[in-house]
Amino acid sequence: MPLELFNTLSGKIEVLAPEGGPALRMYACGPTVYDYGHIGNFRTFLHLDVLRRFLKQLGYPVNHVMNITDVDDKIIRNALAANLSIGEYTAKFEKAFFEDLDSLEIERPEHLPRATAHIPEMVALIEQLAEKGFAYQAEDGSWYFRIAKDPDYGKLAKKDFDGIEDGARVDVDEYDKDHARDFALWKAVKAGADGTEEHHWATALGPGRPGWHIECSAMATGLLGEAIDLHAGGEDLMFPHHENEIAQSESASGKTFVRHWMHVRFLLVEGRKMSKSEGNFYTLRDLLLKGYRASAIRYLLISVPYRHQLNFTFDGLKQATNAIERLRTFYQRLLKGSWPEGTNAELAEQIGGAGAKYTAELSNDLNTANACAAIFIMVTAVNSAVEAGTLYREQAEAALGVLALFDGVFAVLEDKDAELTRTALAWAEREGRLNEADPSTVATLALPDEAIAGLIEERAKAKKQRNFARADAIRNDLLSKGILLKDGAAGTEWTRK
RNA sequence: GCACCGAUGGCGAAGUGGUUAACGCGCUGGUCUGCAAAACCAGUACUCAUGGGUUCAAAUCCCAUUCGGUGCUCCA
Repeated sequence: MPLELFNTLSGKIEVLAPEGGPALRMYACGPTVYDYGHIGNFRTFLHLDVLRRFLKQLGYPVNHVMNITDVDDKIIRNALAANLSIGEYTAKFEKAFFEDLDSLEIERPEHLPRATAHIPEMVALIEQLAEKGFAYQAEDGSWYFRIAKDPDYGKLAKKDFDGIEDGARVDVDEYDKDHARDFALWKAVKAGADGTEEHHWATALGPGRPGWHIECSAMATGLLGEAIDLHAGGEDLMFPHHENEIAQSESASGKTFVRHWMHVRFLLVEGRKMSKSEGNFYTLRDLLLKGYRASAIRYLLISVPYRHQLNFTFDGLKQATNAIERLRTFYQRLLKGSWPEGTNAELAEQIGGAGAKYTAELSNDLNTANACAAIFIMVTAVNSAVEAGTLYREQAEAALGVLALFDGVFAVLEDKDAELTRTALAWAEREGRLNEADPSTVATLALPDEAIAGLIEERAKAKKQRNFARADAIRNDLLSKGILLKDGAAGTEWTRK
């Protein structure tokens, strides 16, 4: 079954398939490592993770490039203020970014190029553009892209730049910025107020640093070639960033740069745009310290399809936690139970249908919401069969197979949450930010597993002696510390609430 | 201001012309249990922001209004 994905460029849903090789070549705009990543950033990266995991499930190898922007105005400014080199400054946040990817079970792209490691390619690309008349140097030494020379400019953002077209017929001076919309390819070095020069590279273009857009064009073509299958990013990047990438890359190569463009929509927080001034700005680490689980964050951000705006709320996070609990309980039940031989034809059909629906829904423009629905329908059907005593080994295995398919993309069934939260707490301690942590989360995690096991054993003895008062006291005490007990046929199990 | 996107139950959300409007969470009652938890069963929007219109038929198409978001400037 082919994957059909909305293409921003054509405005239509189209089949996404690799061309000119077995692997799908995709490029995604990565983070600018000047601070910790926020949940809005991760919504985009999570949906790209869904895409790449699903592509692999469909049998397409993926060659995925995600750039690390490790030089820009903010980085230069912040590094200067912290009295660090830009490399020293960005190393910390780059490391944090990778840790966050791991926490959210986001697979590493095949290539993670740093902008600062590809300056020569950027310079070469600008020189190529200059040769063809698309780039020019302004009086201050900066290089700009001449939009007036590119009749296709605006095709992605669906913008009509009439005024710019007119400008093309006007004679322009080579050394002034021709038009207000012309964007920087290379920014000439500037001296600060105190006379010190900011970070720069000495190149054939003159001393300076690359513009943001050229970075992606150079690294995408350098690693994937001049014509790639898919390019993705947040919706805000559509214009001007992606439009400019197209302009640069296609003007230089004369080829179609990208066949398929994917844009992930923004999330709102409590119904409002997330922003520092609104006070609703959250990094992944903020949420982990508040006691929310990494798995719930992943699930919540993924479960709403990428082309819809998602309203992120703390209530929603709690709901996601509970939904995952249901799935995990079900998963463990299938895994640990022993099921008799036999066949339940109706159930077998339901399970097969769920698997097919799951794949069909993701194939339909990555409809993650409906893919989840298919799984939950199966969960209910199988649980019903368990209650009725009509679940057999064959169907249990089939259901586990469908779950494995689901988890290959959603990746929430294995419970690593307590460990991840512990890691976040350790980080907060090192950073002197432990005061931001939720006290009850700290208390729950402070209780070692062995202590819990001991109390459960004591409770089991009490129960055997029909001393229910003592047994219930232990259970309530653990509950108040966030530990939930479940008595089952095979003994007592526990989970952190 | 201009352009584009969206508004579905208590909450999140699927659904873009035609059965009883998915699914998850929550809530209510029941089954099970020493009691719980889990699980199951039943119930939980006669209705899809508001007002018009098109159609045999609209949550789905058109127009207007209100609200939210995005782009036009750094932004996932």
